[in-house]
Amino acid sequence: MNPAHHADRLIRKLETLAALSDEEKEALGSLPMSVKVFGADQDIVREGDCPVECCLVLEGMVFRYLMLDDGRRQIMGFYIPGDIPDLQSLHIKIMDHSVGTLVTTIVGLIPHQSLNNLNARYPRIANALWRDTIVDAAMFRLWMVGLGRKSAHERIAHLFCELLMRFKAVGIAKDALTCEFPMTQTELGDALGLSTVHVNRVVQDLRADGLINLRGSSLHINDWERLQQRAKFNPTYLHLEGRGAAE
Amino acid sequence: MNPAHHADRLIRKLETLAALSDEEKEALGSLPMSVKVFGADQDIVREGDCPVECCLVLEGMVFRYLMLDDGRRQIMGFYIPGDIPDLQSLHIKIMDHSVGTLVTTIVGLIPHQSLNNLNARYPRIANALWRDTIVDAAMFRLWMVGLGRKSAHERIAHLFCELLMRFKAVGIAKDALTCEFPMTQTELGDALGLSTVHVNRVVQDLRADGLINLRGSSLHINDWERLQQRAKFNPTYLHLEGRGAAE
DNA sequence: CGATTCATTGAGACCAGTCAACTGGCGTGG
DNA sequence: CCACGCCAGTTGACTGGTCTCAATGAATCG
Repeated sequence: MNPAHHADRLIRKLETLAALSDEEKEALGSLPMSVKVFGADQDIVREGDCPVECCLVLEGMVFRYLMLDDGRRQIMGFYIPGDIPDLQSLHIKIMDHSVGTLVTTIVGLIPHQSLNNLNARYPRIANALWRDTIVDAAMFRLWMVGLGRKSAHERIAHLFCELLMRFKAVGIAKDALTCEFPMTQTELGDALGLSTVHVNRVVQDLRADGLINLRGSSLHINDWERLQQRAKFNPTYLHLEGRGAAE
Repeated sequence: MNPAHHADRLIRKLETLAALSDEEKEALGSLPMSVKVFGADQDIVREGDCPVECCLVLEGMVFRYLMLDDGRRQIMGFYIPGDIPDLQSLHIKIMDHSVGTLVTTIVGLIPHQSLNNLNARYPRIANALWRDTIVDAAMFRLWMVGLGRKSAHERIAHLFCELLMRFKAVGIAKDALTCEFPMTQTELGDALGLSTVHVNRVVQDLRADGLINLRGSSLHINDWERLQQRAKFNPTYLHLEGRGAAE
């Protein structure tokens, strides 16, 4: 990937959150960024760390998670190119959870200081980033609704819907109904509060009903309407405001 | 309550998030605020609303929640005096969930415009508020861990721990081991993804084990150490940084 | 080709849900 | 002042969705 394109990922993402002037885009483009490649299943930051830079996902996919003492794991969100999963570290020194990779992932590390300078100079960018943390929180809340009150079928279908829409919003879905899905059923289970075995059975149900096609690390949705109904999916919470929304 | 004290609630809360200068406190103190009283079980804002003011809780207790079509409800967080449960509406126009009262509650309504002016003039206040939304998100994530990976006993014990610490942080716990707890077992269940019946049985267990004393709307913790262990409670995520921490 | 990882399948157990009934306190109105 | 209704809490019996344990395929890789 061409270095000039690194910031494009970020600009594209922030444009789903707020309008940006040319000057602001230029400022984003000149952010210092050191590019780093992580293999699959590696931690980018760990619980207890006190990072001095934020990590922008350029290629690949990462997730935030927390381990309990006895080995139980809860995955709290998946992040795709354009996302900054540890943006919060700008304001909270100590990490209360870890960020790990699903697959080989390229990230751009941006010093906190550079981001703080940018925020001081361009309040609208600061607001867009604040907005990002708010949309992030909205995703957590919806995820909570799934974990607390939805069936396994609804939860899994919902995650499929959410990820496709987010890929489309930043323009990196394979097509209108297809996107990357590079995670194992164990990871799916840890994200949705289910056992691997049960995830397997439910995914088979969804396949048998002709709703999805999940082969390797690619997700294709055969019947968006019915999948959305099955998931009780309502995309309001993504706050995309028409930019990149499906349908 | 004396009007002069209204802003004190907010100042006290923001001081758990960042240090404030006298000038900043004064600016907070002169925020316009219209005081309003809501009865129990009333909605302050509803899903779909586009509020033009934020609501600061002065007395009482509120919660954020979402209803599914079939009547299932998920409560996504409880808010106590000093909290601004709909702070996000400053940056996201449409509410993707509702905010309701548990008991009679007094709130101060602050126009978005006043908050935006304040943020523009005092970047440190803006940062403190941003920080608040981040800590809020951290609570959601921990709640997710509970919903996805913890047993009913752990979840309920965890909520008891969290609420006591938050009450203590803003100085309105009754004493070091006692605080308000004005919610029914049905509400507890909707928050923790459990049925009312099961909440009842678990609360009885915790009582029988001598860990807590839950009478009427008052929670007293008999054995903080053991309750914390039972909950696997780790207060890092509240990011109180020593201010108001228990022990 | 052995090793490893992921997906799949079956059998049985259990945590938590559902349904239904009953208690007790509290406020209201006759 | 008592009868009544209502709501939160409690209890029992039964159900069921999901988990655990364990074994087997299938695919990938050095």
